Amino acid sequence: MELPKRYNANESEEKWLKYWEKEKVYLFNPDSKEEAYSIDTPPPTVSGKMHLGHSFSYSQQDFVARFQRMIGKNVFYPFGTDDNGLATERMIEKMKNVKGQKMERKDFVNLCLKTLEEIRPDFVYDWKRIGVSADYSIFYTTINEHSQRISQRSFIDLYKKDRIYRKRAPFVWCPECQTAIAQVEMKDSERDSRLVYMKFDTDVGKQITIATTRPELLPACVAIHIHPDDKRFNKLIGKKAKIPFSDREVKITANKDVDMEFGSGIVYHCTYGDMDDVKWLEELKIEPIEILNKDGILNEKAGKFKGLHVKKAREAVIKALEEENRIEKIEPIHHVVNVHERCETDIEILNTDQWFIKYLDLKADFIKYGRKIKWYPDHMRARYENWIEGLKWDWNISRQRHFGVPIPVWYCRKCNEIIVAEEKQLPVDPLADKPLKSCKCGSNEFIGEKDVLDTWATSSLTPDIAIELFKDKAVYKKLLPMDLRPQAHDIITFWLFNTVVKSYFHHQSIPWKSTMISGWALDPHGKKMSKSKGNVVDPREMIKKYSADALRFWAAGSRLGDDLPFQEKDLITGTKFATKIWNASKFTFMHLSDYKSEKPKKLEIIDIWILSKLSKLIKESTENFMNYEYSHTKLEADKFFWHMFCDNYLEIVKDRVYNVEKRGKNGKLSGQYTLYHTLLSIMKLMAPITPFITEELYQQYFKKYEKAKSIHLSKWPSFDMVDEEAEKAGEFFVFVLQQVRKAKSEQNLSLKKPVKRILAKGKITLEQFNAIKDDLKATTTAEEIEFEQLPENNEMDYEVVVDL
RNA sequence: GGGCCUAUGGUCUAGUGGCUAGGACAUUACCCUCACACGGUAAAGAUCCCAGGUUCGAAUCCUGGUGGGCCCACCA
Repeated sequence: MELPKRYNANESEEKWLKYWEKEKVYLFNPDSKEEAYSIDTPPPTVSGKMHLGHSFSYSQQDFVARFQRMIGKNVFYPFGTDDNGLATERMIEKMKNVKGQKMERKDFVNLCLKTLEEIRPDFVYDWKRIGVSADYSIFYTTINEHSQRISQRSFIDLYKKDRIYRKRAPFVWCPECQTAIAQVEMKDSERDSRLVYMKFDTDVGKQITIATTRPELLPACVAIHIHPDDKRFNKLIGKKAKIPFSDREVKITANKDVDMEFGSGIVYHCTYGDMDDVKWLEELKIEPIEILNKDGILNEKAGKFKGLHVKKAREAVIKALEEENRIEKIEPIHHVVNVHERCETDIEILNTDQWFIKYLDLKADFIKYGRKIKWYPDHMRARYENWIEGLKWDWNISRQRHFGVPIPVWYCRKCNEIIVAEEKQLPVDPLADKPLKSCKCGSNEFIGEKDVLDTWATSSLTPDIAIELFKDKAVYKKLLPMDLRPQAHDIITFWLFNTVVKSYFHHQSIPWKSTMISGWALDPHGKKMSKSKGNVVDPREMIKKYSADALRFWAAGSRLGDDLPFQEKDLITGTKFATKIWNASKFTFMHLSDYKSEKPKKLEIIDIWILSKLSKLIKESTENFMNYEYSHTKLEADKFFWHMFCDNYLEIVKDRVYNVEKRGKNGKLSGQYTLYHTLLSIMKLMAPITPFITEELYQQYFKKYEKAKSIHLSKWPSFDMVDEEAEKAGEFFVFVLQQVRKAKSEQNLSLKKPVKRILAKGKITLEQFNAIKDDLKATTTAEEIEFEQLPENNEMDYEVVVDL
């Protein structure tokens, strides 16, 4: 058989994608007797297309999935899409040019669901295209009925366990999206702003100056803080200050949190400028003065500034202060403010009704659970613990949005009692459905809860969501805890942590035995890729240009957990690998055309040499893969293939396979046996990394002899033929060969040019030398080779003289 | 400010106590050698971030510093 001259990656990759799908190569078998290996696949968010970071970390988890499959595990590798929440709402609003707030919830939700159906196949295809070997028939979306049912059931369970409560509390609020957001949904944004020095009157007559970037919160001022050690002002502690444009007086209090260096050294305490203000209110038991509405407009408590939006109010307050001569100065300031990451709007802190999961009392347990999980790499656990130790707030799970899993409760119209949905009626939409029973007070009139659940409240249940698709099967009970959670390091603090929390409450168990944490793909200068910086790379273009294998080959180049700067030229390495293995296979298959899988009576020593090296490589690669160190496997297998196999072994074996009449049948057969097993083993070692080219070559030749219908269902290689003596002979061989090549290169001669005479000295026996002599003569194109055995105590291992 | 990680030829990296510090990309020279010129052979290129320390011996371990990354906190 002969391979085409060139490998067409695009054509080939598309072909095998179809084949894998048609042949159900990655199908999980729930009835299998084999040990299962379950993966809690991260569901990517449909609101954004696959970016390079995705292809990086999903490739890395796929290496592991493919390896586990090849060592015989029944791999449970589901695929889901995360498509509820604010991000999706914004995408749909943009796509369809609508405003969710202005529509009936039902209509907007239906529009979202319908649109998602349209875009989902294309979206998922990107993951298939990079070769993610998930079983796409084990599919969920975080908004489908199945997920909603599980998410609402989780809510009910926690409610019954007294872990959920509803409370009016100050919380981070986005006035643009008009919803509470979590701390993790905020990001920093740099702003040029003004630091306004305002003069307040005090009851001791003299004025004090307060510096602020938020003068518009003046009507919400509830106290003035001074550091007790601040000699300039501490005499004023206990006195009162008058709020301009009002009759109110506030206390001047001592507060050690005040930074004496900042501004004037005096802080005005508002409702609520930041989380410190919230803390101080609680500590000092001061009543808040809430001047902001949910849309960021000042209300009647703001007095004459009522009806203005914060930005306008800021100008108005400054102007009014100027008119009363209350501005000492205004300094430009460049500072960092918190904005909502989705819309870049400055966040506010508002007092609203929210649902919380109470868990601050369980920090120690969560840390304990974290230590039961095996972390790869281990140091990532520190981030998890660091986060837990710093937790200050319970988990706010309610969002004032439309498109999410509804919070399954109603309020009795008469007695205000909270009625929670029953499990058998899930999923439920309290705005459309009714409770199954009447209220204790006898009333049958209810108000449905409008809020929906935070998207993390659902995605923290991915193990349950995936596994419950097999609820009726015997395997169901064996899948928890799952074997692996693969994900990137940026979401340890929420997705990973939240999943542990849910598993703790619902199963009293860790969700998975291990977690592998991927790093990030960075831009060529080691910076984070982001749309705003304009340094994002589209993986689809890279695949088109270089192939998915090349992208994966690159992704395998970083150690697990390490970030990797992306340089387009690095993808060339992967395409070169494909070309090389294509050509090496072409040669090998050509010489295996008359090979019938028989084993020779006696293997040539050089063949034993490479098979011994191969045995060691396989052993190491297996161990590395067991520890999720795929990058070592890739590195070592690639090096072995290129340098050991191609540069040296193929050159050595040529004489025997080309010239049977001269070298004898056994010599050829020994070579064929070695070629077959070495190349097949290399293919298999690389199959998890570059699944397409290895499948192509497996199908072209090896499939005829190996039983598996795909290389990805074939057995992981095993070879146990370590022979140190043969390795010594092989190393001697390679050294002589290198010396001859060097000599020719220095004389600018072709490698084909015959060599008159070689004198080779080494620490091998004459018998060993004689066993490699014919191969050595042919490979070096020497007319004559003399050998001299060096004593063991000789300083040099080898000495070679080449006469050209 | 706190936590974690990281620093190796121009670039990306391998290497956790002893090797002439390995490889890839890029560079230079030569070679159309019967799998491959999308190739081969060879060459050049690294005071292993800096300063101390431990050790017979440090790229590797410890301390401090500097640079980079991520997460968290702060940002009146």
